[in-house]
Amino acid sequence: MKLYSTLTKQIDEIKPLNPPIVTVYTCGPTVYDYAHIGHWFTYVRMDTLIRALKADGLQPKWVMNITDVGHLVSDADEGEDKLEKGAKREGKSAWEVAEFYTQDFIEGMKALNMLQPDKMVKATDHIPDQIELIKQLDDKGYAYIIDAGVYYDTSKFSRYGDFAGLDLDEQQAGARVSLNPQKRNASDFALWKFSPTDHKRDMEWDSPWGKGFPGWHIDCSAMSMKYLGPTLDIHTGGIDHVPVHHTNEIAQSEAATGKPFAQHWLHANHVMVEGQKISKSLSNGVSLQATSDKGYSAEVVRLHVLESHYRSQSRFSWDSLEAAQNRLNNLQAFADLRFQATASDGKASGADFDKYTELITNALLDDLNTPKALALLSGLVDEHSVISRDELGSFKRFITSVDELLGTKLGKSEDISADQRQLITKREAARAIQDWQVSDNVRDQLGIQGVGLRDTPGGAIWFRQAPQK
RNA sequence: GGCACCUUGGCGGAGUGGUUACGCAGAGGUCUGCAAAACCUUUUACGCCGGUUCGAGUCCGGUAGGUGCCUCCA
Repeated sequence: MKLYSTLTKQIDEIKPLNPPIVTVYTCGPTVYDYAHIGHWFTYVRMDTLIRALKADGLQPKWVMNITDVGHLVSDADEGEDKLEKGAKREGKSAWEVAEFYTQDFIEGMKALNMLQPDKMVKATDHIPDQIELIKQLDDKGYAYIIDAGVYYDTSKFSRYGDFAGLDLDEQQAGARVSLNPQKRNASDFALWKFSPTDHKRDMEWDSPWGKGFPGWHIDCSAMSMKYLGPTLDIHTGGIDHVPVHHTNEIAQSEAATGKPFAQHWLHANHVMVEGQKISKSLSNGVSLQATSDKGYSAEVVRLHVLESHYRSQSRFSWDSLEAAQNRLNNLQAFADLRFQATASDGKASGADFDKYTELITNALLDDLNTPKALALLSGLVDEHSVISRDELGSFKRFITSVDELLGTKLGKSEDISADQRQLITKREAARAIQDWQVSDNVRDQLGIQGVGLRDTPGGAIWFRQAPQK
């Protein structure tokens, strides 16, 4: 399959080191607060990547981290640890905060029908691995110690700015942050931070350099290489990680191993909410709870994510979510045709469903073109409103494939009840004798139950809709 | 100040040189017992100005506006 790589800045063919295994590492959430719509956009896209890799015949080995320590509110010199801050806010320990939001995140993943990573790894479970990696860097002369902790000397890693296309001198001229005067270079970052002297942290560990906690970047390097080897096939994350987090991961990992850290880098672009960047100060980070409260299922959210391309800066709005809801209703009505195939001698759709499975797969294999995949699907729905018994097998197979490829749940819907089916039969009989009163009553009755009808030459076809009044 | 990106019809959103993306919404019509569904139609949609080309939304230059990053961030 082909994917755009941040590393090469072009669309490359994915070539795993050990096919059919393909190793994928995703920078997961920092669990100090509820995930918002922007996070979910990104993770649904990573999930789509895994699905596409599978469709390509590969066997993804997917590791996602949970950052539960060391991620600082401000820059690496000042600022609190996000977990410790969250703990203070909620009157809990940092450990409790991490556990709570980790569970909440996992529930969100399930709601969005995301595949579970083969491993979800926590930074706090891998402190020795991180210390070991820092030791290696120290031995090779990449580290230095100042009052704040152990730091990485980015000037020792000559290609430091290459990945993100950073010109460090130019950037420093416009930097808005006052630098720690002890740091050798503005871009240097913490490998290990020393615990503060004025209060005790919830999370701290002993190390060869002193009591403290790991820097934010070292956990991803240590854990990804531990589980997936020194060179990953695909490393993914949000686009914001390019200039700092991933740049630092590369610097640490490659300095330690002398090998390329990841063959391929995939970054999901950000989402704007009602035209604005998602930020704490605007409080516009819509949660899954918020979408649910407004009556939109996670399935709708997921479909809305797929409507835009992962590399474009997409937009979230309630209007577009409503549009996604309507689109999903139509897709579901199409999938529900599997409960009402027409007689074999009747009309058939004549669609080549296997061909469409292939077309949709190909769209995903072409740099995860989910909008195109949905356009293909909608085109098919638009052209075919009847399924014959002869086609039922290939149709069901198609719906199953779509669900696997896109993470939809079209094939999970249930048939209408026997009572409802009987009502439809009753109405057909009434219509046959032109008893419009009974016919309309039955239609209203079904409408109240959320079942709509459309009359075709071959009889009535039902579809689910919002319950009518 | 530096780097990168974007600008498509009412709202979203694809599309890198040559017939309708697609979705949602609105209007009119056909059909229908009435509806629904379907179908047809709906202002030449591609920020603006130049250029290249037989031909550009799609390449080049300029210009206006917007966004992201350079601070933690999916």
